[in-house]
Amino acid sequence: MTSTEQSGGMRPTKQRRAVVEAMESFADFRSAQEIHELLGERGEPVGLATVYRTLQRLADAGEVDQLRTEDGEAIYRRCSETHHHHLVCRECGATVEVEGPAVERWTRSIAAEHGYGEVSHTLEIFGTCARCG
Amino acid sequence: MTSTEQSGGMRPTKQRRAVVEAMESFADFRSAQEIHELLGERGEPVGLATVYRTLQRLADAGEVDQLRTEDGEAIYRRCSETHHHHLVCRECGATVEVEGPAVERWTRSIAAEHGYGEVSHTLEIFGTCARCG
DNA sequence: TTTTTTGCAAAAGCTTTGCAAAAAT
DNA sequence: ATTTTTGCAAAGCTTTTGCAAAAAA
Repeated sequence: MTSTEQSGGMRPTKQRRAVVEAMESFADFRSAQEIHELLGERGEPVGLATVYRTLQRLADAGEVDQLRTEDGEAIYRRCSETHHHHLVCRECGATVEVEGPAVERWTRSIAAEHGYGEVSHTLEIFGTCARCG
Repeated sequence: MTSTEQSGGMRPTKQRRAVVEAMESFADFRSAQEIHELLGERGEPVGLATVYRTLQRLADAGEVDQLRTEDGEAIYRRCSETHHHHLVCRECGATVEVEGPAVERWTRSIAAEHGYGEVSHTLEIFGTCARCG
């Protein structure tokens, strides 16, 4: 199992490989448009619509994390192996991954308490990092 | 201090009052367009642009909570007094407010651990409520 | 050959902005 | 008289979609 492997019914096209490889070339969150631009600079241009379609499928397949910025733009990042949350610097965007087993447990019990099932959650922490603060 | 009071340099216009009052007529999150429509039905039509501008200012002033749906749409709700989180039904949108002092403490300590200051966070829990599940 | 994917351009949807008229100070 | 706010229509943006050509199975 290589890291560029894809799941399900996706045909391994040049474009899809390019997007997946691009996703592995950075560790923070990028917008679809930024990724599209990056691909162009790399000399592997992929149509913007294709970038959107590919990222959406990768997100559905759980192969990339998808977030929304405060102004509603979708941003994507390759997944790490375990479920975790993000500590993001408001100024420079520096991201730290944090795990929170306690939070996982808490959300599940709160949900159960109110009769909710199939629980998922999103938790993002914002702050000013040491360099920017 | 009445509940329709406004802060800072906002002039108390008919439209602004209408938006603030509309916000107090429901307890869940609504989009700007829904609020605009609601105002029309109430017989107090307010221009869509004005609704957007007003909601933005109220959000900046901390008088309403602003969230993003999964597809990037901004939704608004009047603030309750205390900081809390939301347990939202994926199917019908039913919302329960939950408090989590433990979470507050945890996020602050995680952030401090990484040298981040001025911490804020967002936590939303999604699930299927008893009626929909 | 049949099915999926691409790329382009057009459309969609939410949100913002320019500007002159109206309202508040 | 000044300054802010409104409403409309016109952009602006990100994202989605239709469709014919290209690629994969």
